This record gives sequence, structure tokens and C-alpha cells, in this order.
Amino acid sequence: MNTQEIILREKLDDYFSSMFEDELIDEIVQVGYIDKLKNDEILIDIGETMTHIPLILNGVVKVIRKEKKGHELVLYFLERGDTCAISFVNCLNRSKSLFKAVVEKDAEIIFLPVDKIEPWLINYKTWRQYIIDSYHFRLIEMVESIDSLAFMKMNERVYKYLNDKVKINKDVNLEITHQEIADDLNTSRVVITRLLKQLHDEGKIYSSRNKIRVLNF
DNA sequence: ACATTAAGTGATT
DNA sequence: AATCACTTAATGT
Repeated sequence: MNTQEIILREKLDDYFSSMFEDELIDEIVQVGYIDKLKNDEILIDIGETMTHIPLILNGVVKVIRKEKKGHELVLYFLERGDTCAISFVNCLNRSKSLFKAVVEKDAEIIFLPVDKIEPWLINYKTWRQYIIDSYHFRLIEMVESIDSLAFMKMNERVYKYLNDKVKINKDVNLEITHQEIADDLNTSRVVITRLLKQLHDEGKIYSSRNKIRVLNF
């Protein structure tokens, strides 16, 4: 066993080993490769063809829907233990990505080549379960995202967004600019500035330049 | 000291 | 809730 495999196995032990059977872990170790990605690196962009699916070991990946003229909307975040099963099905169909995925917080990710992993669906019950669960979970998050778009006012959306961020980063102190929030929610900076000021005055957050602290989380 | 980037605000639609 | 136009504040060089 080479060092790469040993490292991989070690990383998997953290989280996935309790989820997958030993034989499956063995296969993952053999075909997968691990990569460390830094903030703002793009995993995949809309229209690109996917060849691998990611298993997130740590860090955070942000999944975004993008409109042609640069307008974006954040759909959900992927964290430890997550994969994007959507990308998996996309891979099987050899179709192009509907989403853009960028690293939100430095991440270690195992990439699995799709042609190798397809048979796992048949051979490994835990893998099947994992993929189905993941698909289900993404669907739920997508619906949540539709709900917030359709039914929530912008001030509620901002607050939810901040809370989601805190949850995912495990830190109530966020380093973020008004502009970045505006981009993620597809609105304008001025609107965010005003709503944040409102939240600040209501005592729900504390905000200063480049920083927001979510209170009573 | 100056330039750049982030944030705050009134007025208008 | 969005846009414009402008101001003020914070930060980098």
C-alpha cells in the first residue's frame, strides 16, 4: 500500500468508515484521490461536464445557481460527509452541470471517478443508501431555498442566510461584506446594508466593516 | 498623504 | 425592494 492510500484511509476513518463497509472503503482508497482546495476555488462551473464526484472530508462548498449575466443565487452548502448526489446522476448521464460549486472554506475532498463508482450502486448497500439519502437531502434543501425565495421577505432571507452561515462555519463571527451577501441572495448591496442595520438595531446581530457577529444564536 | 474599497443615507420609482 | 447619486469611514501603499 502506498502512502497516498494510507493517507486516504486515515482521512476516511474520521467519518466515512462508520458509514461504509470495509470492502467499499478499500475500493474508495484505490480509485479515489484526495485534494485540498482553498477558498474561492471553483469545483465545477455551469455547463462543464463532470467526471468525478466529491466526498467532502472537511471545509465547506457552496452550491450556486447562476444566470447568464452574472446574477447568482446560493442554493445550499455542502459540508463534512456530504456529497453532491446531483452531480453523481449528472455524471452517469454524461450531462452538463446545472450548478456552480465553489469552496467557501478551505476543504479537503476525495474525488471519485464516476465510471468506477457506478457498479458500487449494485454491489454496496451502504453506498446505495448514501447516494439516495444525499439526493433526498439536496432535494429538501432545494425546496427550502424555493420557499425562502417565494415566501420570505428579504429581511428574513438575510437573517436565515446569516444563521445558515453560522451553522456551517461553526462560528458566530462571520467575515463577509455586504456586497458578498447581496451577491449570494441576488439583491443589491444597498438593500443589504439597510437590512443589516435594522438587524443590528434590533440587537440580533453586531456588524462592523467586513464583520458580522450573530447574537443569541 | 493619497487611493481604494466598504458602508451609510436621502430621494425616487 | 431596487436604483441612483453622493457621503463618510476604514484600510492599504
